[in-house]
Amino acid sequence: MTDFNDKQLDILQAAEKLFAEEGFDGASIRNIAREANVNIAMISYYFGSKEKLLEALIIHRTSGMKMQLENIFNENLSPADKVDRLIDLYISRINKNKCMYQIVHFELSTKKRIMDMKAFIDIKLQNVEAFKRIIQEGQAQGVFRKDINIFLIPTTIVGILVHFQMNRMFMETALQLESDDAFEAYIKNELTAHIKQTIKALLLHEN
Amino acid sequence: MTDFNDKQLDILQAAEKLFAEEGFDGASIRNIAREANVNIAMISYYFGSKEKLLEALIIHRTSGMKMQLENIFNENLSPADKVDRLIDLYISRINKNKCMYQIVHFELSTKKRIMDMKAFIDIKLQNVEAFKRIIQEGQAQGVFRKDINIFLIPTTIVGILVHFQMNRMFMETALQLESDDAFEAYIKNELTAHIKQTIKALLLHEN
DNA sequence: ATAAAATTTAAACAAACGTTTAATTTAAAC
DNA sequence: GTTTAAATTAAACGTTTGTTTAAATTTTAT
Repeated sequence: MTDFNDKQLDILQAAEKLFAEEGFDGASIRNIAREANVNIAMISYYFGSKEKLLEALIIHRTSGMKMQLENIFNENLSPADKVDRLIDLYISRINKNKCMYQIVHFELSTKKRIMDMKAFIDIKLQNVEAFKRIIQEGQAQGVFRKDINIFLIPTTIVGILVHFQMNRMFMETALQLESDDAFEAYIKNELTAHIKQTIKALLLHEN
Repeated sequence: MTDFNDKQLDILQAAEKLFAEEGFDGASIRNIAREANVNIAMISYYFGSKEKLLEALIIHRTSGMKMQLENIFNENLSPADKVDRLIDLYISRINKNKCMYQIVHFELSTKKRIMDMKAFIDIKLQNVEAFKRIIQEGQAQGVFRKDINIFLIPTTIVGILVHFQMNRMFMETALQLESDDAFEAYIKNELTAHIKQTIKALLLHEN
């Protein structure tokens, strides 16, 4: 959307890193400026304030999601395959932007609503809507159960993935994942398979 | 464990509230002291530092979990019923201590490991172990599938619940839950039912 | 080449931070 | 009742915070 120059992109990248590592309050403008190799005042100059910097970061990172959702829905696939594709999209998006998701999920949880999260909430509503359409499609075809809470399906997918990433230290210890690659690989293989298996079991299971 | 006097309990309660509302960095010693109606210096006097205050809070809130897990395992129930009981225990514990969980899940996610989370990691390992024993019991009896990732079952349960609570604002909007009671009721009814249904479907589903 | 606008800088700002100090009050012990 | 220890206080400590300023530099336009 809004295009940024190189220096602005440097600032956004540094902010993403430090916000995720130390939290919004924990990260200081001075550290962000040093990480981005710019003067302290440049952040106020370009973004206005620390809060507006976070806002710009989130909008920058969430743009484009809506289009990808539309693409999946319009593909010529069975509902079950569309669900698979949707799960893959979720995981790759969240994995790609894990820093930003970490920031947002924390900021959303605090009571002092430091910013207007409308852009992010819109994305989430679109996700729910995409799932609703696909699952109802499958229900109409008789391949999906009908006694399920569709709204909670995205919550389930994102909840498992985000919780796994948020507890990285514990997971690494318990699963003996001793490198970044091993951790990434576990998400890409075992965790993704588990999520797909879980959602499929829920949608297809018959008593 | 360690017993606290009334003033210390006031401080712990105020700290829990403000840490959860504003994050560890966002909450200030001065605000905590005002909330607890004590002098600023009393916090250093009793707990030593802000970090040690958080540490004391977590140990205070997690004590007793291990015993409850043992009780469930030793009850005379079917594996499926034990899983149900375990899910109920999870949800009630996390619901009861939602502030503390919110704090911990954020602190665990930051890279600057500000404190020794050993007490909390131990609890999590015990949870995993409890599930492993119960599910393997069910597998031995032939009532549970064997091609599942047992380690990820607690992750799934806690992930769904924590993610729901962390995104309270979004959930309230999307589900039109317009009061605290309505939100609590949704967790107690719909969300709990969804989690149980999901785990059961995963454990029992046959292709 | 010159004027105007945009960028970049070091320095300063007031405010808030966690913690400590030293003095005072309260409680306990003998 | 006196002494000793614990609890409590207001004030000050030195840092760090986000933001602003005003001057210097670079870029752009004419």
